[in-house]
Formats: sequence, C-alpha cells, structure tokens
Amino acid sequence: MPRAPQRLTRKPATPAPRRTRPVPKPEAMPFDRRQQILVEAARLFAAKGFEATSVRDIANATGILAGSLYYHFASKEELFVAVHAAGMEILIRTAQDAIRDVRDPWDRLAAAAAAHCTALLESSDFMLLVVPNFPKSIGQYRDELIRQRDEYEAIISQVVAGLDLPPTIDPRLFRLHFIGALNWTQSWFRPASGLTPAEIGRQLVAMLRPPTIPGSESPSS
Amino acid sequence: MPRAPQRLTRKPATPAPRRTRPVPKPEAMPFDRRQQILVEAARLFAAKGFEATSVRDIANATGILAGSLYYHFASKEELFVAVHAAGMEILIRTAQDAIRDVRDPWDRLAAAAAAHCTALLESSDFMLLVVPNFPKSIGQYRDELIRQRDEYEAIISQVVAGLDLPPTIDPRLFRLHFIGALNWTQSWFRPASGLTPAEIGRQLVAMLRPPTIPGSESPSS
DNA sequence: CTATCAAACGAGCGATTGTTTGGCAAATTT
DNA sequence: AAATTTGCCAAACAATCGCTCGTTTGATAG
Repeated sequence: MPRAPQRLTRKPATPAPRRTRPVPKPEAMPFDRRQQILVEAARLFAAKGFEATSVRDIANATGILAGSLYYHFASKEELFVAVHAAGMEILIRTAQDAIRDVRDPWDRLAAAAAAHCTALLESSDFMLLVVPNFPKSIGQYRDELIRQRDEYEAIISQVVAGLDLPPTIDPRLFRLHFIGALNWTQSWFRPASGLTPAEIGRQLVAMLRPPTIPGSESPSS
Repeated sequence: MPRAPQRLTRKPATPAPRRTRPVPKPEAMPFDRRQQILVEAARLFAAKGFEATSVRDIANATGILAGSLYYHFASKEELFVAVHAAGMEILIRTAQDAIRDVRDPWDRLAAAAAAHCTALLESSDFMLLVVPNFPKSIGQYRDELIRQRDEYEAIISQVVAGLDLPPTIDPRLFRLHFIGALNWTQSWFRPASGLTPAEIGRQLVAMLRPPTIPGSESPSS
C-alpha cells in the first residue's frame, strides 16, 4: 500500500492502541513528517511537474491538510528546493563512491556514467533535472539550485579532464553532451525494458571510447 | 520593439479565412492572427512552461482578450498541441533537407545532428521537447504528441541504421543517447558562447565517429 | 439595403491556487 | 504540577485559473 494517509492525531482520547512508538527515541527518527512530505512532493513533482502539483495534492498524499505543510516548509518553492537538494546529494554521493577506486580514465568515466544512470533512474522522483530551466516562479532560489548542480558537474568535469581526448574534441563539449545523453535517459527509460540503468550508462561510454587497437594493449597505468 | 501588442482590431483588411468560404487572397498573407497567437504561445510556453502560462498571458502578448483566444483554439491544450506540431514540422523538414544529398553514413549523421541542433536552438520557442513527458493535463492529446515525435525519430533511426556500428553497440541505444545529447543542448546553449548550433551537433558526431585508420581511406558504397 | 459572417470584446462563472490565521490537544520541558 | 513547545486542524483569504456567453463591430455578398 503505497498511499497510506496515517492521521494519528487528535483522536486517541484514552485508548491504548498507540500507532506510534510510545517512546519515540529522540535519536531514532520519530516518524519524520518532514521527510515524508519531501518524498511525496518529490513523487508528485516528478509525475506532474512543479506547477501542476498543488500543495493540496502534496498534503493529501501525506495525510495532512494543506495549511499544515507550512509548519514544515515556508513555501511551495522552498519545498521544491529541498527536494532538488536531496536529489543532488544522492547524485553526488553515488558518483563519488563509484569512481573512488577506479584508476583507468575511461573506466572511471564508465563508472561515473553507470552511477549517474542508476541514481537518475532508480531515485528518479528526486531527480528534477528535466524540469528544464526549472519553474520560472522559483526566482529567488535560482542561484541556490544552480550551485547544487554545478557541484555535481564539477565531478564529471574532473573525470573528463583525466581522459586523453584527441585535440579535435573540446572537453567542455564532451562533458555537456555526455551529461546530456545521460540526463535524457529519464525521458525514455522504462524499467521493464531489460536494460539496467548501469548498463545504459556503460553503453554510452562504449560508444565514446576509442576502439582498442590490436597492437597496443594496456600501455601503462 | 520586441513586444508590440498591436491591437488593430476591427481592421483585418483580408481576415485570414482559416476555415471555409471565399478565396483567401493568397498574395498578401493578411496578418494571420492564428499564427500570431501560435508564436506568442510558443514563446511563453518555452519561457515559463505550459502550466505556468495562463491564457491571459498569451492573449495579452497577442494584443487581444483572453476570451478571444477561444475563437481560434478550442482549449489551451489544443493550443499546446498546435505549437508542438509546428515545432515537429520544422524539425522534420530541416532534418530531411539536410541529409538528402549526403551519401557517406557518418556524414549523414553529422548533417542530421547539425540540422537537429540548428532547428532546436534557433527555433527554440517551438521545440517543446524538454517539457519532460509534457504536461500531465494534456491527457487526451497525448497520443497525438507521441506520434509527432515518433515521426521524427524514425528519420534518425534510419540514418543510424546506415552506420556500420561494431556489434557491441546496440543501434537503438545509440540513437537514444544520440538524440538525448542533442535535445539536452537546449538546457545549456547560450547564443553568445561562440559555438554555432551546427558546430555543436557536428562535434557530437566527431566524438562518436571511429577514428580514420591511416591504412584505409576509401568510402565504400 | 439587407443578411451573413468572421473576429473580437467584456463581463463573469465556478473552481482552484498558495498562503495565513487562530486555536487546541498532545508531548515535552521546567 | 505548571508552563511551554510541537504538530496539526479548520476555516478562511485574495488572487488567479480556464473557460463560457451574449453582444458588437466591420467587412463582404446578394
């Protein structure tokens, strides 16, 4: 049951059946409403877009009323920024973990591509990349969003810089097209297609990687 | 004067007979209101997104009142579909023109890429590709939109099929990543960057094309 | 002159939008 | 036990949404 509006307030006058942990250990994430709102908002933003999703939709999916959202978030826009930040955090962490132990430049790129696709397609609700230049009404938070993206793209830039590209290829354009192809997967990927996200990412690198020349195999580290 | 709400109402000397009746003097292109609405709608959809653009915005930019839009278009959604169709038409025509006289398979791909980028970035208002899975509210028109896209992608499919790809590369994935990288350019391209759209497209093909082997230089078939 | 028609106006409909406010029970702190 | 904070409800708010509809204007055809 994906949608379970649990309204555990106001009602229990005296009865024993407690829905929550009787003693919510302060450490143990006492049924974090804020997180729950974030998840539902992400799902709806991804499914319908920012503008088409109303705060009542989000509240309803969470099991609370619209006005109650404003206890946790100052505005709908701030909620969007929070979802975006969570997504970028996943993306950055996944990518860094993936390339940490890989030495060969092209293998690093392949690892990064696989990680990018995996995060993008398996946590897709949080990956609001494809909201093109994001909702125009986002206004004041725009710079913050761009900063979050740049932080990730810097990682890819560094991996690309390690490649030994022919002089005819502009590394910047290489990175832009590389990330572009990966990001676009979100608009055509279907889980049932038999291809895993990681395979899709690695295949892209296979297209870009220069063919191994029979004469020279593994020249050096 | 970029935005000139020209309210020359009551004025249409030859009132653009969109539907029926008399012979529409084809000579003077009599200030087609429908076309004008289409252009303004495209600009606003591209700038702010479908949901964030109100019919009053569009009417205002055109120099008429909101209600008057409904003489030309049955609904806001139908207007969106019309803009999308116009964009796809541009894209299809541009691509077909570009590859018509090119024989070499990789050169054909380069020509298609250059054409795609040019159409995408220079008529960008009409290219509503990046509206992710388009507005969910589009509902009943969804199939029509998909059909319009598939018609274009079929052209690229045919060009890709002409390539002599290594057996490790799936042509379908090649096409998806290829189109993905091209479509994504819309989210980072800035006209002042010194790169032309055509160059950006050709550079992508340069990254994908296998390096010319010094020994064999003859273009077979 | 009269009838018809395209094209727009202008008012307003009901519904929905994001947000604010006041209050209240439960949980926590003092 | 008292005081305070937390988390939410319930109701409203002004603004805006897509859209409808009766009316009016100017042009053209018979």
